[in-house]
Amino acid sequence: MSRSLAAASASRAFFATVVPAQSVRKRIQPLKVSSDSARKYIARAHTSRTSASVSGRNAESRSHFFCAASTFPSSSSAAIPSALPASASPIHHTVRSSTHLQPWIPRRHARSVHRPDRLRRHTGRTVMERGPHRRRSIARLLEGAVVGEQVVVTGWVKTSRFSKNVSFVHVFDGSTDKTVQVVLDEALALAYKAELGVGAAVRVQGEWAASPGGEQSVEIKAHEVQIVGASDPSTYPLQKKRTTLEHLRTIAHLRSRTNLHQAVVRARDAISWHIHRYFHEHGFRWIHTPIITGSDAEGAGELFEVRAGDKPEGFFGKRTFLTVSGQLEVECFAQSHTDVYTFGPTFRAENSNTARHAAEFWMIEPEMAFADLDDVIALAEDFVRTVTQRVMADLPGDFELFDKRCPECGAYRPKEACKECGFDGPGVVASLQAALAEPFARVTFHEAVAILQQVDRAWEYPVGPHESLQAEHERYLAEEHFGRPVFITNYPREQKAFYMRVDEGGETVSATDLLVPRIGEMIGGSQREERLDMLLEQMERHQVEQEELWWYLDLRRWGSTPHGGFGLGLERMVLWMTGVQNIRDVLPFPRTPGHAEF
RNA sequence: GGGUCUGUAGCUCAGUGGCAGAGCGGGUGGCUGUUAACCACCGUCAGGCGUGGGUUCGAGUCCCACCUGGCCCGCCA
Repeated sequence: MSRSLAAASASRAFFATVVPAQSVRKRIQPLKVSSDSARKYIARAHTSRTSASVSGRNAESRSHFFCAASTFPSSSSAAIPSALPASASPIHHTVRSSTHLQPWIPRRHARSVHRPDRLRRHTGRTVMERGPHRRRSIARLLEGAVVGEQVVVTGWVKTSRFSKNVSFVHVFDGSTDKTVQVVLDEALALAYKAELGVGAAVRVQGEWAASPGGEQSVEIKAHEVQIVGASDPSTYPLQKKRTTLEHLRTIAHLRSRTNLHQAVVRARDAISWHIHRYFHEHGFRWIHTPIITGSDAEGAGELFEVRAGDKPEGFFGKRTFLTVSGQLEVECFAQSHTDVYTFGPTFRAENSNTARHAAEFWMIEPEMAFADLDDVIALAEDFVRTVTQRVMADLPGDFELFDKRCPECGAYRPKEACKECGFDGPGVVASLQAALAEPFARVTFHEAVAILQQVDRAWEYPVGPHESLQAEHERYLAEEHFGRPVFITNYPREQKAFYMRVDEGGETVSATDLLVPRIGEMIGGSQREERLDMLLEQMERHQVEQEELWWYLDLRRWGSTPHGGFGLGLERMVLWMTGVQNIRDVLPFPRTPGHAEF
C-alpha cells in the first residue's frame, strides 16, 4: 500500500454521501464529516426514506468500510449506527458546498491525473474520493495496479459462479472490454450469493492479485463486497446467453451492458474523438452550425418542422426546421477561417427503411477555402485512413470481438466458415486492413459506367451515362472491381445538388462520392460553385429559391474563393469499422420511421 | 414509398388440420481455481400460439383484413 493511503487512514475521515431517493440526478456531493455526523446523515436519510451511504477507513484495522442505508432492512434502523466501526472517532470535520468539490489539479501534476494515489501524495489534497478520481476504472487497474495493492472496483456483474470453497464474480464497468474477476471466499460467497446475480451493481474492495486461472492474469481477492444496486436475475431482461440484436433494440436502455454494444459504444466514442483530433491536428476549427434552420431550400431531403406555441408566424416569425446539413452555414466560416468543420446531429424526415438510414444521425462536414476537388479527395482519404488506423490501435480488444462476427450475418464464428450463412471470407479487421493497404481508387462517373457496361451481368437497374448509380452498381465497384474504397468523381450535373461546381463543358460537376465495401456511399463531397453567375444559373435549374439563400449568394459577392468539402455520416463509418450491419445498432437510441422510444 | 419474409414460454426456435413442445434462461441442491463451468432435480418459474374475422366436427397449422418486426430496393450520409 502506498504511503499516501496509509496517511489517509490515519486521518480517520469519513465520507457520507446523501442521495435523495426521489431525485438521483440531484445528487449531493460527498461530504467529509466526522463519524458522528456520518451516523446522523445515515439515520436521517433512513428515516426520511432517502438513501445514504458512508464509506471510510477504520483507523485500527485499516480496513475499508462502506455501508448504505438503502441496503438495510427498513424495519431495523438500529442496525445503521452499528454498521459503523466502533473506533470511528471525530477527527476531521469538513463540509463543503457542492460547488467547491472540483479537485484542483496543479499543472505540474497534470500527467498524474490517471494515478490519483500519486496525485494525492504530491498535493496533500483529498482529490481521490471526488469526481473522476473517486476510484480507478477497470481499465486503469489493468494498466497500473500492482499485485498486493488494495483496490476498489465498481461495476456490474456479468456472470458469477459459486461453489463451496471458492466463488467467482466477473465485473465490468465499461472502461474496457475486459472484465475483472472477483474471487470470493466461502464466507463472502455465502453472504452475497443470492444478490450477486447477473446485472447487480457492486462495489468490491480487496487485494489485486495474480490469477492462477487461464483466462486472466490478475484478479481481485475480495475483502468486502457491497451490493450497490440489486438485480433480480429472474426478471432482468438480459441473460447470460446471446440474444438477438433485434430484441435488444426493444431494450435499448439496457443493451449497452452487452458485450457487442459495450464495444460499439467505445468504438463510436473513439471514432468521434479521433475525428476531432484529426481535424485539430490539421488546423480545422470546429464550427457549431445551427440545429434549427430557417432555410428549407437546401434540397437535401424532407425536413422536420420546428414549432413552439400557436402563434401563426411561430416562435421565430417564420417557418423553421431541424437541419439536414450544416454545409451551407459552415461555408461562411470557411470564407473567414479557411479550414473548418461541423460535427453534430442531423435530421432527415425521409421515410427510409434501410439498415443505413436514420431520421437522426451525426454528420461531419469539413470545408476548405482555397481548395479544389483534388484537395477534397486528398483530405477525405487521409482522414478515413488516419482515423481508422488510430481507432483500431486504440481498441484492440473490441476489434477482436468485431472480428469474430460474421461480416455477412453477424453470427459469431470462431472458426473459418460461418455456421449460419456459410460465409468464409475475411473478418472485419482483415477487410479493413485490406481496404487501407493501397491508395483508394479513383475514377470518373463515366469511367465507372464504362466498367459496369463491360461486366457480363444482368443489372436490375440500367447502366448508362444518364442513369444514376444504384446500390448494386456501387457495391460491385467497391467490393468486386476495386476491392477497396473508391472515389467516383465528376457526376452528371443533373444528378447532384445545386451548390456543386460546374465543370468545363457544363455537363458534369466537381462532385465525389467515396464508396466503401459493404456500406456503399460513406462520404459525399464536392468543390462548391464559387462563381455568382453560375451559382444563380444552377439555382434556377434546380428550382432553388434565391431569396431564402441571399446570405449564401453574398459569399460569392465579396472575397469568393474556390472551396469545397465533404459530408461523412458518422454512423456509416461506425458500421464500416465495426462490421455491425444495422445503423439501429450503432446509435444509442435510434430514431427511424415509427420509432422514437426512449 | 415499393417488394418480401415473419409473429408460439423471459430469450432463441420446432410444431405434417386432431392432447401445445425443445434448448437456453430462472429456481433448488451438489461439486469444482472456475472461465457463457459442470452434475442432479423442479413445468404449480412460463405461453393457448400478434389482433380481428372466416372455412372446418375440429385451426398454432388453411383463407381474408389489420397490426408488429426483419430483410431487400428507392431517397441519402
